[in-house]
Amino acid sequence: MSDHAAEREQAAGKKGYHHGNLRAALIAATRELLAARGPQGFTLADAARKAGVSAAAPYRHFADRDSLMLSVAHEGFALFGAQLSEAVEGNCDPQDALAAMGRAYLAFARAEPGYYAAMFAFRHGDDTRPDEKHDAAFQLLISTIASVLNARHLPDDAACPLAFQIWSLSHGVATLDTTGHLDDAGMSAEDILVSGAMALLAGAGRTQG
Amino acid sequence: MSDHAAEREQAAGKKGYHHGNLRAALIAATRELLAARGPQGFTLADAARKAGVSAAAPYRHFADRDSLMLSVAHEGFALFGAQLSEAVEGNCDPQDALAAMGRAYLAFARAEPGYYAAMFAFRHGDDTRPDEKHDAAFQLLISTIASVLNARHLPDDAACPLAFQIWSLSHGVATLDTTGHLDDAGMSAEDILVSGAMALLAGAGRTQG
DNA sequence: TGTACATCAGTGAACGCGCGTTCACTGATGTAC
DNA sequence: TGTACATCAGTGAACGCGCGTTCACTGATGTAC
Repeated sequence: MSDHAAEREQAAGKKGYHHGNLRAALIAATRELLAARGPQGFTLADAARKAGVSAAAPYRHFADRDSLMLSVAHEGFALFGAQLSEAVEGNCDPQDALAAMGRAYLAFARAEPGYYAAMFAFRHGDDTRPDEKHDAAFQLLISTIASVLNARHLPDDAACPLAFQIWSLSHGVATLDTTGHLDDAGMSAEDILVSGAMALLAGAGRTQG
Repeated sequence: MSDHAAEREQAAGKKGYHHGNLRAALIAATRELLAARGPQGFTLADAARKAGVSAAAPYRHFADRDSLMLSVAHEGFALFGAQLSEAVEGNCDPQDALAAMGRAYLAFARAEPGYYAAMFAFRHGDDTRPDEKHDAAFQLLISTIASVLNARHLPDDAACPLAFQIWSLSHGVATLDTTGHLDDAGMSAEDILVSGAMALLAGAGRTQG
């Protein structure tokens, strides 16, 4: 089936013998399952069922279960990086850019819990991990922090350690938020993250642990 | 079998028809499985196998799979709270106490990944969750932060929001650390956590997100 | 101290189930003539 | 424009497996007499 035909069928809501866009449908289904049940709770058979297809069909597009999950992680990192970049680009002031990045981080984790789960389902350094995309997002964080430090006429040596601190805070806020643990905080997860990131920036170099 | 007999058998390494301490053995096995495979990857049958017992034996001690996992979470929170308390108690200076608490948090997550996974395997507010123990640990964090603020002659209104920030940072550091994501940070996870917590304290009230 | 008995923590076989994966197949599609 | 054919994305049946849970049972243990 040509792309054209697939598009036409999709637009018309038709469903033939050929699915037309099964790869994408399986990834979408997997995202839902990962969001609902976590990395170990996801099932190839379930994903196929959600996509309205037999249990054997996924093997036309993915080598096995893990391969599907890895593809979800890859796609997740790509979208994640794009959204962080977009958030940063809209701001001239580097501090605003960093705040926007924090909000984008949290928004992604909330809107795409399936992608987010897949992205962290692999140990760092695994052969199978989508490291480049992950590193790109992290480099963007470092450079944004460096911009803030430069704007304040501070040396940007601290950018890397700060990046790990702000990332840790972001990841902690995102995971606690999606499991309901911040419900009684009295302030929004966004505020916890953004004001925390600003405090980390302000406190950098001044205190010693 | 009396406790006495159980102890004797355990000490002698004997294994009779009766296990003697199966409940504890199952919880230990579950901790290992949770650490290795995550909340959804754990299997009752596997836990029984690890404990050297038939697949039906666990039902003498736990109603079902979930009940066993919940017991692990309960025990985890108890040990966690005890270790945090112990860390705090050894310090007169409230700032030292907070730093020690941070290190104890990380040490627990590292030494007891199974307990830690079980503790966060339930959504906050679930009927089944071990909330009291969790709340006790969190109250200890709040009061320790309040002590630091008082010692600095600052109002302790900020203690609660700060507690959520420091907890988020701690949870983020702990989970990123155990998945290898902080391996290239150039500083230890302890330093990321403790210096970050100090920066959050220092920056509190001064910055607005 | 010895014996009969109640208790109950374990066994092992069985159940129904859903999983991941394979296989030969089928039928919709695109294309060469 | 029409037809024959190659392609390949899907089917559905089958496999071996391990799971959670139940059940009637058994045998080690503690205790009452």
